[in-house]
Amino acid sequence: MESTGPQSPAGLRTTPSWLLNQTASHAARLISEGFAAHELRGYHYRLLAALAESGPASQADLGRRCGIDRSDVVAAINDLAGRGLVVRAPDRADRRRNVISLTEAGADEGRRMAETVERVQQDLLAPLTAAERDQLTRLLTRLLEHHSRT
Amino acid sequence: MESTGPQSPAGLRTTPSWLLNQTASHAARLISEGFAAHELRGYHYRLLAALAESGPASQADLGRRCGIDRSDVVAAINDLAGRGLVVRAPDRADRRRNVISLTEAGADEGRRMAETVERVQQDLLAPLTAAERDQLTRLLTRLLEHHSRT
DNA sequence: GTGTTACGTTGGCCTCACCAACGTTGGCAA
DNA sequence: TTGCCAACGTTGGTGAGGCCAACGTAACAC
Repeated sequence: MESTGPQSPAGLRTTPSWLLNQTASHAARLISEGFAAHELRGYHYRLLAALAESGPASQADLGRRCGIDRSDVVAAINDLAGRGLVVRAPDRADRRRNVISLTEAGADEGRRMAETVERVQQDLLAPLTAAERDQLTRLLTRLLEHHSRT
Repeated sequence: MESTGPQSPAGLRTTPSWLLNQTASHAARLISEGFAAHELRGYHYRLLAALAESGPASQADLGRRCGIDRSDVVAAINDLAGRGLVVRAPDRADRRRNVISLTEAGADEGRRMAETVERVQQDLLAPLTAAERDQLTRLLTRLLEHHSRT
């Protein structure tokens, strides 16, 4: 890793947006290393998780639920379908839509990826106590909430 | 914007690495919108800041100090030099190196960008009290420190 | 001197995120 | 019913940040 290895201009080292960026990119690295074992990426996981959680949906719906652009959903679903983790079927009630559903294999893979994600959280938060982890989670959640109802 | 607009699989909404990612990407959006007015990007700012802070340096050094790959430093310095914000001169003491120095205009632009960054922090942290901002900063710093001396 | 290391540079690749455009299909209103 | 607009899936392109491999040149250690 590295990357952040050295230091970065000292002025930035205490800038919240910078800290956020650095920790997030560290987290992203850990996640993506974890996902590499599954030969899948973030988009795939988000889609599998959404399907596991709320059941079959159209691509547009999935995109909205996961915050992924329609066009990117197409590619990710192509990958997942190509590996048999997901099935794409025309919606007979509305022929504009495809209904995407999890297969058994897809549900399994989703669970395995969730475990990977769990492990990464432990790694990432290792230096913090449970109370501190909570605190961090709460602070971030508040930031997010504030900025999403803008 | 957007993007996170809707919700994302509920399971992820409480996952720290996800929260980190979302807040960081929100912050990055604000920053990059701010930088757009300067017609520069993150890499440029980091380089200007490093130069302002520690004086002239070789490209390799800058790269190490900013956590930017050598090859990406080349391009960013090209941009900065093309706009007269920075000067690239051969190092007569070591002919492998180029010495990069800030110009007056570069130092000015750096200061203006720093102000932009300041404003963005206020925006970003608006919902938090001063104590909470501190707390967040401390938590993130600890995470970063822990993971960087791995 | 000879081999190793550092430097700048070119060119490529990946992920995530967006946007524009197109043809198709549904729904709604005139 | 027709005509229009909105939504859907798809293609293709863009941009930012971050990496890696390779090359020629220059410095350095042995």
